Amino acid sequence: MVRQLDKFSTYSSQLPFIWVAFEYYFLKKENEHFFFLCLFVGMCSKTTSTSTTNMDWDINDSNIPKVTHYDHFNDWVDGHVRLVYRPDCEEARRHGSGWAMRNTNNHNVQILKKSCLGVLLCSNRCILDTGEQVHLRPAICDKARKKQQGKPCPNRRCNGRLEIIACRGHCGYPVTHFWRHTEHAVFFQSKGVHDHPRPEAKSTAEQRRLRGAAASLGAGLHQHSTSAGGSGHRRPRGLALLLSRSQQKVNKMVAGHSSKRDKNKGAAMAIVKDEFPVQVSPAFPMMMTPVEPAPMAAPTDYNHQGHMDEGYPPIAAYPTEVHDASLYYHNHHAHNHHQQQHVMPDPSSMMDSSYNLTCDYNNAAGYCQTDVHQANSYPYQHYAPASAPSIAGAPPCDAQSSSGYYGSPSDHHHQQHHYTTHQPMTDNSSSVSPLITTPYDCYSSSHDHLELKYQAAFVDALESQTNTSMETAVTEVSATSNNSSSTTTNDMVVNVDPLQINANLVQQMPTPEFQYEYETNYSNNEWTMTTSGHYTNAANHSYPTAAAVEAYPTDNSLTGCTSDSDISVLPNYCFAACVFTTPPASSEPASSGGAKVEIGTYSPATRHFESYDSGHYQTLNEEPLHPAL
DNA sequence: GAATGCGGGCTTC
DNA sequence: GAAGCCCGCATTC
Ligand SMILES: [Zn+2]
Ligand SMILES: [Zn+2]
Repeated sequence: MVRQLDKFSTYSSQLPFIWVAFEYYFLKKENEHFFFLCLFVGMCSKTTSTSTTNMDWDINDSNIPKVTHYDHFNDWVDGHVRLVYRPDCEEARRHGSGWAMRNTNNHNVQILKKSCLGVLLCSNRCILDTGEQVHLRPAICDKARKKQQGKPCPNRRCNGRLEIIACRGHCGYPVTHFWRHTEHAVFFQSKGVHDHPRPEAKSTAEQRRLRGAAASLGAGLHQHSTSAGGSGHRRPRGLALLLSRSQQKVNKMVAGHSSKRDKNKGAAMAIVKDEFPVQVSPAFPMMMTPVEPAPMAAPTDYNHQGHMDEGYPPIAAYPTEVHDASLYYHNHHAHNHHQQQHVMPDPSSMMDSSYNLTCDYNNAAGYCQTDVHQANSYPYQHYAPASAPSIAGAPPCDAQSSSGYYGSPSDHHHQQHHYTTHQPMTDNSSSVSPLITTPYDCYSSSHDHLELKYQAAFVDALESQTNTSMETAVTEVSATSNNSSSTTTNDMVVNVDPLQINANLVQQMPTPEFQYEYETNYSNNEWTMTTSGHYTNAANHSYPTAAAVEAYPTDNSLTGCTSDSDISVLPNYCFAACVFTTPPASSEPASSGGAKVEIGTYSPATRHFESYDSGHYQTLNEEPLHPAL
């Protein structure tokens, strides 16, 4: 069966353009535009694309194709990805990865297999005022890793303990990486989608370790790691030693194919590790110029995340039509998300959504057959949780559509704590760094995405209502809302509320005239909501009270999470509800006649937050960490 | 001490 | 048999 992706091969050479465009945002605004991160992960180009069709390889293939095009090295591969690196790519030769990957014996000397160790997080999930989170790198060494667990959080103001968050991104097992060396290339294949935050960079961990050693040994330890990535240099092995070792391998290998274990072993040189300075750096330079997307869908490819470093003309040579690959999303109503992708148009033209661009991808890459969303009853069409193939593959999600791709694994069990403990904290460790997140899926794990679901609900609602009807309804409300507390008014508000959320919440939202609008800013890919209406009675600008919040359903009927999820509705549910309201602090009409509520950013000036702790609610003056981050 | 790779052996499916 | 995992060993820094 020919993969449907192949039919898009003619586009693949154009995809790097998209990739670069959104990489920029990822680097610049990873904290506030988590949608871009999703996009970053999702965008990919077929490594060996162009016109070649013999690149449909698998790491286990007996005959792996000879390639002429190579990928740039990617430290943070995530998803079901296949990459081909140059044989002289040092990072590839070192089998490097930003993820903490440990060697795993797969009884195949030709293919080096590694599995992810997850990440070390603070048990309190403490957050710095900078929005940073502790995310240590698990030691590769088992012994060292065990020692890490239970250690005090490096945050001086936190009494938490470090705990390992195991990776279960591949059918419940850790994500695996495979490396295979050939004469002309280094083949890499990743299986699974990390379901945890990124650990700190390898170089950072190494530096910290060295500092710790220096501290324990006194001031005399010389740190020689001053390379760009901060990593220490590792002495390259001598060629003679390499050859000697390799020859030993060859000698050990099969020679006679006598044993069962050796039957798959060839006489070729086994994987030989060559050691060079670690270099952990962004995949792309910061000066990359962002590119405005254009409203036309482009295909995508699940196979690769990198972009070609050969065979493509300069960025400026690409037509703009391809830039709108931004609007992919999963339609989990329909199919196994491993096998189907859809394109979602710009929100402003969603009425004619034709989500029929499917990207079939068989399971050659190792997708989990059992990892299927169980949310067929989920009402929000435009909410599409990120999942394994979606991340690996491409459903670029951006702020325009905000179609459900989450910025990170957010543990709402800890969200309360995030809020209640939100306070300036002093970093006493380099391990505290911006939390690099990965898309997340509440369906495959136990997390909810209330906010995105509300956004999706909003968009869905817009599809089901014409602007005219909405305006009409609002007008009617305005005309009859002399007494904003009247039952009629509230009912009208509920009726025109595209979210159709719990009436207890809706009735207490800012004003009866509250109106939803949204706009897409193509210059920065921000998706924003605009509200308009009258703001004459401050008393009406209240947010849901604790009582109202508590009246909220305690099941997952509105989260979209399956009933068997162990996640319950967030106690401070108001957070999600607030997404679509104008907070009191900024409810004054904007110059354009409406108060702007930004969805993609989380400014305290435009948001209202409440914390919940031990049964008490309190309004926060500070911007809490977004639950997605 | 830790990172990294190799590989024997065990278990599960 | 494939895959996951544990463990010990060796090498290197
Ligand atoms: Zn902590
Ligand atoms: Zn992982």
